Amino acid sequence: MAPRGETRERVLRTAAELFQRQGYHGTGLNQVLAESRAPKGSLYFHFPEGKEQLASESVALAGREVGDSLTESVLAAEDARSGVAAMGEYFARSLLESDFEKGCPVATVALESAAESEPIRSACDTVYGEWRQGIALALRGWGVPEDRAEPLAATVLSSLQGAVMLARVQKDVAVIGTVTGHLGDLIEQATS
Amino acid sequence: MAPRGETRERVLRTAAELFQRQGYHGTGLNQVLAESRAPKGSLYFHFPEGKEQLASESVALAGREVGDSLTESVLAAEDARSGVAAMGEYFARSLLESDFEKGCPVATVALESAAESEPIRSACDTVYGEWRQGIALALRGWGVPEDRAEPLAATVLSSLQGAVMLARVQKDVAVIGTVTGHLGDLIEQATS
DNA sequence: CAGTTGCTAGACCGGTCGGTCTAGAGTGGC
DNA sequence: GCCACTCTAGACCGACCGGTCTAGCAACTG
Repeated sequence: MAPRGETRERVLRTAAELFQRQGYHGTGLNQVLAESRAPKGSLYFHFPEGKEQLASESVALAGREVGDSLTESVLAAEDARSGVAAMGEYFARSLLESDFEKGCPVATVALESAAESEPIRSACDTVYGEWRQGIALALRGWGVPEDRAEPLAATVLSSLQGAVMLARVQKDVAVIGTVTGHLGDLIEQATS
Repeated sequence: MAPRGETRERVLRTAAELFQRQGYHGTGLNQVLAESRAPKGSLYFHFPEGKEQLASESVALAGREVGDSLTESVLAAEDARSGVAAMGEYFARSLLESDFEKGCPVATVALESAAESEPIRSACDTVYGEWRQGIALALRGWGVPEDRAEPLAATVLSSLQGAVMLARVQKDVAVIGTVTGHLGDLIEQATS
């Protein structure tokens, strides 16, 4: 038998990947099970609340991992302009490497499920909140005044999310660079 | 019998509304048929390519109508700052009036279907292209230099789309105002 | 009035959906 | 050795999915 918790982890990672590519309703549990080579009984043992719980945890997991990568990119940047550029490049790389199938791991599920499932909406909301706080922290580090960091972080997150969505629809990552460039302008304007 | 084309129109409008609220895979044809009181035979007579065609045309229709409303809002504004604010308020009103069920009529379907259906992705891409051009036109009218209008329009569209998505997830439209405010700064910076 | 066309009407299809249930394999403590 | 517990395993369920098909009504054409 597989080690404790190994199956749960494998199912969760497979689900996160599939939800990111195909959305919530576009992903069937049978597909998740087939790709993670797990039987249905295991799924409902580890996720007794079913698909909703699986999606909530998948979003939380993906959010944490992408958040960590984003933080890493941002910490390596020495100023705001290169910092937001690095965030954009992270998503651009993800899009290009997956042939525009993998955009933001939260957005697709969020839009589909925000109205119909409170647990999923809440999980998405939490992830975005964490990202926004991380961005605000970085902005302060780059010299943005305390009282302007939070609103600016919200704008950076919104704009980046919109750009990733548009890039996916257009099958062209150029818009991400355009947007991060303008965000650089905006932050420098707030800093000086 | 109903007048020519009346059923087609009714089905299309119902579908557009449901796709906007629930997404592509979250909306069943039976639900569309029930709410528009049309039999299945009519659907496949008017939309022989099935659900994919229905979604493509729904996105195009909704895109045109929202685009017209947006243009109207923008034309009534006398400067860039109030123009982008009006665009944001349009979406904010839509969210509030629908209890955060109706966000952008394109975004949800776009993210779900961009990878799996080329006709739908293309329809979404077209709508976003039209909106971007409309925004660029308005920006030129507000004194943005010719060569900066197109990139700035892409940023305005991205940021607004991201803000509407975040507002829906957070069930709070405040972020839309924050973003449009920053967009106002950005455009004034480009104008002066 | 017969024939044709445009459209409605809904029964019906195989397949897949999310979810439940029972059986049993593996593993620890006693 | 034996029990208790954790987890795997997959058959099975009713509901619903998108899509097809045939029948027939209504209105125009000759």
